[in-house]
Amino acid sequence: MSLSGDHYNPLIRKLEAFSPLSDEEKAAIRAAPAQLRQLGPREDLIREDDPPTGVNLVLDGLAYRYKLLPGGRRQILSWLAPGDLCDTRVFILRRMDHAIAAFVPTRFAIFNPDTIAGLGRRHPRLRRAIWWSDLVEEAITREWLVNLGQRTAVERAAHLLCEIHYRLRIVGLAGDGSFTLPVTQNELGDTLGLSTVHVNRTLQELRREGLIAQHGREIVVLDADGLRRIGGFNPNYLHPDADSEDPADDGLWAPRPG
Amino acid sequence: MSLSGDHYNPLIRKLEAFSPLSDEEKAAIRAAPAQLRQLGPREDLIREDDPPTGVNLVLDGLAYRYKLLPGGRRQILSWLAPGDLCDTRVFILRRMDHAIAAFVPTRFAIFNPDTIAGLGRRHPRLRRAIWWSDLVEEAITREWLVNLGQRTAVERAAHLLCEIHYRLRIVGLAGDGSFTLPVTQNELGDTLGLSTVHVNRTLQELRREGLIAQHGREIVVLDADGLRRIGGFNPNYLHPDADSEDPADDGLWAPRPG
DNA sequence: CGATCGTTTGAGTTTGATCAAATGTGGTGG
DNA sequence: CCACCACATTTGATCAAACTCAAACGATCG
Repeated sequence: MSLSGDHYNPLIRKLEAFSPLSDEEKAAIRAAPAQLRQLGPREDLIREDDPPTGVNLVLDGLAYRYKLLPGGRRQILSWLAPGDLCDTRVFILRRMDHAIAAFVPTRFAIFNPDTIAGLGRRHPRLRRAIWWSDLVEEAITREWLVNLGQRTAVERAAHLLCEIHYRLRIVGLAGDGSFTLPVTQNELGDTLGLSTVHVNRTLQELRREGLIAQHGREIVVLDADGLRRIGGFNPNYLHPDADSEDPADDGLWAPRPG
Repeated sequence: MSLSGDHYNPLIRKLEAFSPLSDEEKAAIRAAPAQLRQLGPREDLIREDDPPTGVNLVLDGLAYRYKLLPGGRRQILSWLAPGDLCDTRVFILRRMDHAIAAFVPTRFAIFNPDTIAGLGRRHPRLRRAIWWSDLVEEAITREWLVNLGQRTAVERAAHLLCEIHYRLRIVGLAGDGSFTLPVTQNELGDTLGLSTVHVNRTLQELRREGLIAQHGREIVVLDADGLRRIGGFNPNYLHPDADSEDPADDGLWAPRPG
């Protein structure tokens, strides 16, 4: 398949948060051949020690990277939302050092690394946009390190909610006031480095403070500013800035005839 | 300056841990023009919100990435050892989302992004090796997330010691039995998400168990296996595997005439 | 020989983990 | 429609890891 038939393409949506794309660039993304893979809840896309396959793009649903430890411990390393393009260069490695799985039924487009390479080669602005999305993913991981290392349980939870709300809004999957959080409290715990029980009490506290409300898996943000303040959330690390450079000028890692 | 005069080049040493380099490739690295920058202890190379400058290579000493939080908290995000090439693509971003500083007097080579790009363009194997070093840095950050999220204080400390010992050995800065750890317990605490006092007691425990000894800033590894076992250290995430692919075959993101 | 910085110790507190059980919820099959 | 099951959430009680505060001790350096 290719993505050409898709009316809604979350990758385009995501990359346009960095810099606007021409019709030609968007068409190139839509025309890129990909394999579709559908995962059920809790199903693994790829496991630790497996050889990397392709470049993965989340189309819908919600996925995560994780690592298991002896003793049944698990750390969730990142959340992968629609539009997130992962592992653009990981094919270099012999095997994965972590696994990827889905929280809920999730569809992936799996590209041949050459396909992504070709996109970048032919479209400098796409290359930059893809690098930007790589860099943002790295920045998110660093921010999570801050979360786990320095923040209290309530701060951590507030920060995560702000981040995921922000990220879902970029790809049009959340409004200002609410979003769907399709994860269990156990999974939240493995994300935040907290026990399930403590996650439960932490969410209760956020509700008690009037910051959020929950209706099933729906999170209603009652006090966005308050939530940001508690979590110490500063979206700079998500690098929302529009692209500044003329891509013709960068020349970096870029092709040069001969 | 260029690095041509340097007898010891830690970048070559590091990249050769991934795949052997030809004399020509090594010569290209040595010939790459760079600006030398020397930092004193605790001096910043670059601060959060500064625009990125160049691609930084640690020549000697020891540096770290960090982020400050209101209330005087600080999380150290990574340690940068000699041979670590950082921020090969960060020039894409308007500004840094974290800072970089030195633990001890440290020398950096600062490259123009174009210089690194040129190396990669002309030498496919170098390009792969540099990507590998990027990917390893990302993997280390993920492993630190596991450390902070899941491991106890003693496990964290043991794991960090294993990792840094391993990394220093790669670039020839540690023997099997000992290495220099030029950081204060306060800095260790900000790395491990622990208070200084608790770091002190944690190190005492590692000594009491006969796993390490300390002589000033020198760490003597008395029981490497025990330390690995306690820390749950599995070096796979450092991807020590030699390169498997023929670089001529990758073609990925690679230049193509016309 | 102070002064400064880092390490170590002690005492008391707090945050979050653990264990166990009750309650809620959504889906399935009879 | 109900009974039942699996799974998730919630509550309570207890425990332990790690933090805080305060002070002493030890190096190193002008």
